[in-house]
Amino acid sequence: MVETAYHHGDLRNALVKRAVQVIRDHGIDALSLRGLARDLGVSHAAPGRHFKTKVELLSAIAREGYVSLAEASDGSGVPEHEAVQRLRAMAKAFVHWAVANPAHHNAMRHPEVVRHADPELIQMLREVRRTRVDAIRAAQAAGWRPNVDPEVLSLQIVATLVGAAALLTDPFYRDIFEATDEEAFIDHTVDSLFD
Amino acid sequence: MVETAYHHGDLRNALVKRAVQVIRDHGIDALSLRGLARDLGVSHAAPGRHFKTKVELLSAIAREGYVSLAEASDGSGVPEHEAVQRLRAMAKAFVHWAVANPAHHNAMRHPEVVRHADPELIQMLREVRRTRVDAIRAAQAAGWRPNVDPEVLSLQIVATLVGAAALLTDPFYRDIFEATDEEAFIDHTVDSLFD
DNA sequence: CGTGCAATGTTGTCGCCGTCAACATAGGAT
DNA sequence: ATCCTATGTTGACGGCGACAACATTGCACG
Repeated sequence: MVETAYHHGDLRNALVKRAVQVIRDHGIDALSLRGLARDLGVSHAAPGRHFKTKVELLSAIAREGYVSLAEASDGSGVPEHEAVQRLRAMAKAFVHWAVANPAHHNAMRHPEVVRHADPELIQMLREVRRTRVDAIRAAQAAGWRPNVDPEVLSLQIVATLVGAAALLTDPFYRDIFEATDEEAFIDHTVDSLFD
Repeated sequence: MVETAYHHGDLRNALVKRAVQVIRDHGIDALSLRGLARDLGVSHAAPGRHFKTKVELLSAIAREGYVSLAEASDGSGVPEHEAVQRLRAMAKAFVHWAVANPAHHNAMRHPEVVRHADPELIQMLREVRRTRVDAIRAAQAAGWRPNVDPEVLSLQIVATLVGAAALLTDPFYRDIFEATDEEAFIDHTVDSLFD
């Protein structure tokens, strides 16, 4: 596959890469297929050869996101027998990952992506949830809040992490952090779940 | 002001009302000024007489939201001297309000609304934050976690509430609640901040 | 070594959208 | 009664997503 005047050569990857930049810098609503085409010097309909619709492009980014998140949450170097420490590390890793990959995180949660999710995407979502629930059950088995309904517990953890990520990335909350250390906030918020 | 064939009579309010329905039922991205005009039986440019841009309409909804939220958070019937109970009640009231008013909540956090926020909107946002921080400080004065940095504490509370609201309203998380009682989740999550 | 097909580009078109300009109407203030 | 302003209407422009028709390229296969 060689780049020529007529054929771009690697348009699909270039589209995804550029789209991630645009979402990160200007938000997901500012993304347009025609804009990407202009940025990459191809015709306005060229992206349609690789992504029939805009939501397909976003879904591709979401898939990247699930892979990336799974890598970032693979236990974080904490041995299996330290179940509580392991869960704590995974929780912090999630927040750090969301802060570092806002475009992927947004694509994964985009309403249209969710609505048109194909079986592969649904499978990746289930996998993430399963990993999380397994880690929670292990921590409970190791003595952490053993008497609380694990379903409610799982929801509480997710809520806390999602909220922390929102505060750190959403422009609406972003300026709260004027004078506060982000790392201290993450540590305190996650640790408060485990003490 | 009487309704005639030519003049609608109350178009501005009708636009806001219908927009809230559309956002609630189909999401903020599905909102279009031309669609609203069709729904209300006026010409495609009529909404422009009342809202120069789409973001102005969303800002009007956001203003409504701040008023509504302030009413819902006015202490929730708990006496002032019970500062911790008062803060707990306000926290639960926020989550309930967000669940009951998703369109307003979304409009308030919309990136473009935030970006073009006029002084009045910024003032309303500051007011909400001030009320919250006051309640937190009062609770700390009454003995609740007095040794934690109030800034970090405030962030943790907001994160938890924002995350809980996201789980309860965002379609991405919505199906987690298949078999779980929403009220039990809210109670447990908020209460865990105070025990 | 050709050749034909599938992949991947291009141009053109359609309809929806936000926004603006120009014009029409109604109703209240004077 | 008259005019002014608020609030409608129609028409236009450009950007967008999506599709159809056509062009080019390179690879598979005879």
